[in-house]
Amino acid sequence: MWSLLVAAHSLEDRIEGSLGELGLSLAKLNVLSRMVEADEPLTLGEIASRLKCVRSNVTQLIDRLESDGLVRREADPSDRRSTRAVLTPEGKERQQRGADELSRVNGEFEKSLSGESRTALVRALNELK
Amino acid sequence: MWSLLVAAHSLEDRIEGSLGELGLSLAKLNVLSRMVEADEPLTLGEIASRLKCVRSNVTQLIDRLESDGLVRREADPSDRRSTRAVLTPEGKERQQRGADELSRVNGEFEKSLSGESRTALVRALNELK
DNA sequence: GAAGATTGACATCTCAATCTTC
DNA sequence: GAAGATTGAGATGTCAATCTTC
Repeated sequence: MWSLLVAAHSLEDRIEGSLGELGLSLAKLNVLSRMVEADEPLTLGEIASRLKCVRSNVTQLIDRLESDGLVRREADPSDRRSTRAVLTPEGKERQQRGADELSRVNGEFEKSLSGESRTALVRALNELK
Repeated sequence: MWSLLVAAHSLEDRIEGSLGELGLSLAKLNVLSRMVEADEPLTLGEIASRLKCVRSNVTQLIDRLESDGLVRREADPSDRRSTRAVLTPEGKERQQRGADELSRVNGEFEKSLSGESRTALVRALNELK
């Protein structure tokens, strides 16, 4: 149990460190990536449900992404209760660089495991539901 | 990589959920456990180095543990710059219950893995340094 | 009344700046 | 000046309460 928690934390530190150099965090990148995947402006509620987190969290993340100039808020014409988040050109580009960086880190991660350990790890983690 | 992060987060949720019912968190329990292990009042700096975290974090944790009545701050007679944290009787008892709960969760965790997966998991996680 | 978003308050963590004491 | 602790600010999360719109 402890091995698992320690390994995950050190992995997260590596990820946050790499993304930090791009002016991103995993939380911010996740928002941007869900938006790129959707390929259309999402409401904040839709983003929250895709991130499996709470609405107020998304409100704050979008606040910061907007300050960063990566995202813009737009009123939804069809439902005046809703706000849609729109990627700026810089937001698209930053997401791309973040995703590239993430897959680089993922590659390093897998390289640090022997092939056998890799399959054993996946199998074991899946047993944990 | 993602399997590892997801598994660790869901494990943490289970731990925090169990400890939450005792009025504890993993962060608070870790402080209490380091204090029990030391078996003497530690300075906040000593606690920080044992938790491998930053001093200001410990200051805030001790603030909350003190509000909870689990810990008391005492002046260090030999060095007036230092503050030592002292467990209250309730703090000792709460730590015991938290540690018991944690080992119960750990037991469940290991039960949910086959013996082979368990050794494979440990081996794989150790390969990650 | 319910749904979407925000706000305020709190927990956890970090860093930088500050204050006291060595 | 350096070491111990605190404070202030910011990031990431949660929850409860509120406001607007449906």
